[in-house]
Amino acid sequence: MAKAEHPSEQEGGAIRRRNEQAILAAAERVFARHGYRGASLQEIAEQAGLPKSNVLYYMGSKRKLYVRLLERMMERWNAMLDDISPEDDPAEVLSAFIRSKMQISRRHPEGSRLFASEILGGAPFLQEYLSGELRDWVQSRAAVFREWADRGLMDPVDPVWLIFLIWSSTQHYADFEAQVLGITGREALSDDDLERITDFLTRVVIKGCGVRHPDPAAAPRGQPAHS
Amino acid sequence: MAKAEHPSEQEGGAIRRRNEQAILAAAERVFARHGYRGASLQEIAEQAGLPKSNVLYYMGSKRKLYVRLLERMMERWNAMLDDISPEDDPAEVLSAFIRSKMQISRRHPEGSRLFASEILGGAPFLQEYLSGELRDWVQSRAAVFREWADRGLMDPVDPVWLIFLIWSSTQHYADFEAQVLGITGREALSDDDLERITDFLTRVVIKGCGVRHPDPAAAPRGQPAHS
DNA sequence: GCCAAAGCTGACCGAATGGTCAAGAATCAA
DNA sequence: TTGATTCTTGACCATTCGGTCAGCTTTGGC
Repeated sequence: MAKAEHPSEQEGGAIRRRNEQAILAAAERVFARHGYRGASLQEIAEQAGLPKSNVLYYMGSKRKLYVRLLERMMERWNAMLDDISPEDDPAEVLSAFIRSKMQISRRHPEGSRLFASEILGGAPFLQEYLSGELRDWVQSRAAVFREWADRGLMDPVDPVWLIFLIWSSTQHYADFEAQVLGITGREALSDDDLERITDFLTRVVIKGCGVRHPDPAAAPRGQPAHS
Repeated sequence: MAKAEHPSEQEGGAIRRRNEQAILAAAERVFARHGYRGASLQEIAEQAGLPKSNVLYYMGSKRKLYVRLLERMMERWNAMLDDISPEDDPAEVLSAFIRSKMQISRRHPEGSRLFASEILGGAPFLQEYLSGELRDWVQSRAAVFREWADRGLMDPVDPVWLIFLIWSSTQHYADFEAQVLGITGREALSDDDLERITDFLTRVVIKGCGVRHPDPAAAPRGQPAHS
């Protein structure tokens, strides 16, 4: 269905590229805030500094604009999905996993909220992706986690619930930003805060799943304390 | 602002009570799925089996209906906020906390999504609540957690981040239900699944925060394994 | 300088939006 | 039975929605 149309390439003149960028940025904000139905092209156009007709000229329709935003977010996400193998150090992989998910939430909070809104609404546009690509990705990581557990490198926790735990706890700081700020009384979270939260989540997950270092040949029962 | 209008009492005739219930249930579904702006009174009326005029007759306006739903959800939430004291067993408190949050998500998934949608949109109707009531609640629990840490009953983790971790990971199964089902390939999560997930989260949090039992006078370094 | 292509946009369309209202139907205490 | 209160609802309102289109200006290769 997506045919051969420039999915994210930089064809077209400089004018087109600039205007499309402005529209996409504005649309991401508006869709994230009000959902697909609640967002209006009028508001998107105003935030992009263009007449509504111009938005439709570049994007074709509200639906196409929305789908394009979702696809852009999925691409960002996929850029994070570097491969892992059972030979890797579980602690390092989990730590890197948490850190990179946290950075995506940090760098693209509107995109993160857009995605959340889509899922909240029952994922009408993403169902295929969820039960296809993403499912495969989860299953392959789950297999690695399971092998780690079999080798005694971590507790035999259900890998899928573990992945959901990491996803939810990291995405929380983008999706529920309003709640986090209201409760902490802050106006924004600093890079330092994010760093501390990342450390906290990493520590709890690794310790909570009983992750052990692979290097020592036999690790009978000693507790690693920390790091 | 809420004045003395029946916040949730059962005054009015049986007709009124029945119709209001139907409207509230339908509205919770529609608002949860499409957000405040995206929801239409027409759709709510259809799902409630009433003409649109009737919805407005009972609820006054879209805004009032929405606020009433939010308040109802906050009441359910508040019913969970039983007091805790530093004398309690940390493991028991955290376990009960996770379990009851999980049950609310389970029992009121639409309400949970409605709340999530409100926060996603910047919490325009709940900002006061977040930075008032809820903030106080969090701060008071955080103080208890901190005392536990001081007494060596758990690691010195930041209590606020810990609360957010529990909130996000439990609410995930209601808010991101579409994602969870798509990835697991299931049509619904069973009570058994929920029980297992609850156990998993409880174990990871308690172990991950190094929670120890208070009873033994001196608990130098023994690890509690489980339970 | 020419001219096709690309960019731009106000006017306009039917449909749907939240909300009002008046007039009738059902209910209920007396 | 009466009379007041509650309930019900279709017609209607101004506004906004996503989308179309014709006609204009600007751009850029030749």
